[in-house]
Amino acid sequence: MPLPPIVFIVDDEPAVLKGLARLLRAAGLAVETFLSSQDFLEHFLPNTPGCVVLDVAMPGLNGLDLQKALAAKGSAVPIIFLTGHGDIPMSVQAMKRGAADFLTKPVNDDDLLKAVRAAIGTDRKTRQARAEVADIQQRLSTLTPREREVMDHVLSGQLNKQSAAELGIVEKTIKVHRARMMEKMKVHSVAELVRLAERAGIGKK
Amino acid sequence: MPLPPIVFIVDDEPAVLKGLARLLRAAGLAVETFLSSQDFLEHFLPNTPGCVVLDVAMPGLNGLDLQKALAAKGSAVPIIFLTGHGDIPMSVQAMKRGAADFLTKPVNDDDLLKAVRAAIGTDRKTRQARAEVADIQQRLSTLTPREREVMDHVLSGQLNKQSAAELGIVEKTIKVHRARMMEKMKVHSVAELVRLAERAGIGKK
DNA sequence: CGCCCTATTGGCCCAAAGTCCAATATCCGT
DNA sequence: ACGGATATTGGACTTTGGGCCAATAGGGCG
Repeated sequence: MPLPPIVFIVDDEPAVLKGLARLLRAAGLAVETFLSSQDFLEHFLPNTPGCVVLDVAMPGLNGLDLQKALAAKGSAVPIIFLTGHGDIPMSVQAMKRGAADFLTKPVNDDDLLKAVRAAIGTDRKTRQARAEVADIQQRLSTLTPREREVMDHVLSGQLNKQSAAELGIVEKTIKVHRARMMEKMKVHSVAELVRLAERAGIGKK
Repeated sequence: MPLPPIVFIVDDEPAVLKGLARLLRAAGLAVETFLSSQDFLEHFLPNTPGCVVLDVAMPGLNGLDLQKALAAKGSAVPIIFLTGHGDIPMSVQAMKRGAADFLTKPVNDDDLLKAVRAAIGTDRKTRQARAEVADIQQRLSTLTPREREVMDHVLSGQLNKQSAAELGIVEKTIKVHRARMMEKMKVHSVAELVRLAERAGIGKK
């Protein structure tokens, strides 16, 4: 039902690129290929599920730079690095920045397939989690400022009476805002509300 | 106030071991040294804050094996690997398993110090988080089976009436258990209780 | 200027939760 | 068998929270 995942492959060597694409397509995966980081950045759709297979050494933006660029754009797409002449510090840096995997050329077909499938699975979960948060924030955005304030008081476990005192209004009004807030957030209990807030990172530093 | 962090160094080459120890001690860190994985495993105190600096290539248990062994024991101590002849797959595997860092010999003194300090910081945070969870579970363990059941119902947002029906007892009894549970958990609102439960991973599969 | 949204308050009533004091029954271990 | 922990229920009462209907007031907009 959701969009089919696509594997984006970036490698400046046409022969390697074609070979990788053929391998993955043979495994039933949708593939898009790019000969340069710039080319990829221009055509990459952040909303497409899937993963990226990236040669580390490329003219222009290299793989690590592209990883940074994607992170800067807020993309959490899993990245599998490939390298022919990489060294350990390079692989460690890539992994620290969240790379899904870091394989050496010539890459074992099976290793690559496993890594790609795992990355696609990771991406699916990440997207699902993000979608949930987006949904919660969508609901949050429908709250009036007052309702939002009241929500914070509820989340901190305060009684309506206390909230009323702090906001300088009567308890009755708190009840009205509170009821509307619960309605808009689509929750039926404080417990549910707290969990939503935690998931959406409300109250985090 | 807490225990001072200790850097545990494991390397089968006495000269390297002494050199590393000297470097770290000169930086004001407490150090303990071991010439083998076995020796380390026998003397390592999981409750001591700090980190581990580990040579990858060692006779007997190598660094990766020791990492697994520690993980199997439930230790989350950060591990910094050192290697003279390691390869990329090795470093990637170590990082995937949660290594704090993976440095190549000859190691740059400054790189190592930075890595060690970062690892100690990570460990401090991990320990604090674990201590909080342990504290919560300590309180949990004081609940009677019935109180624990009632807690689950409260966490799922059920009314006392509903819980009573499901447990086949009258609402009055639910109130008693609920009040005692809140008391023992040291929380004053459902919101607080839900957050405690989330932190302690209650309700997670 | 009317209309809608937001914020506010009021009253009335009911449901839900919490508090205090007291009592009974079971099971377990000394 | 006695004492303690656990589970259960009762009554009486207070505090909180929620639902429904209604009303006022200010701001923004066509």
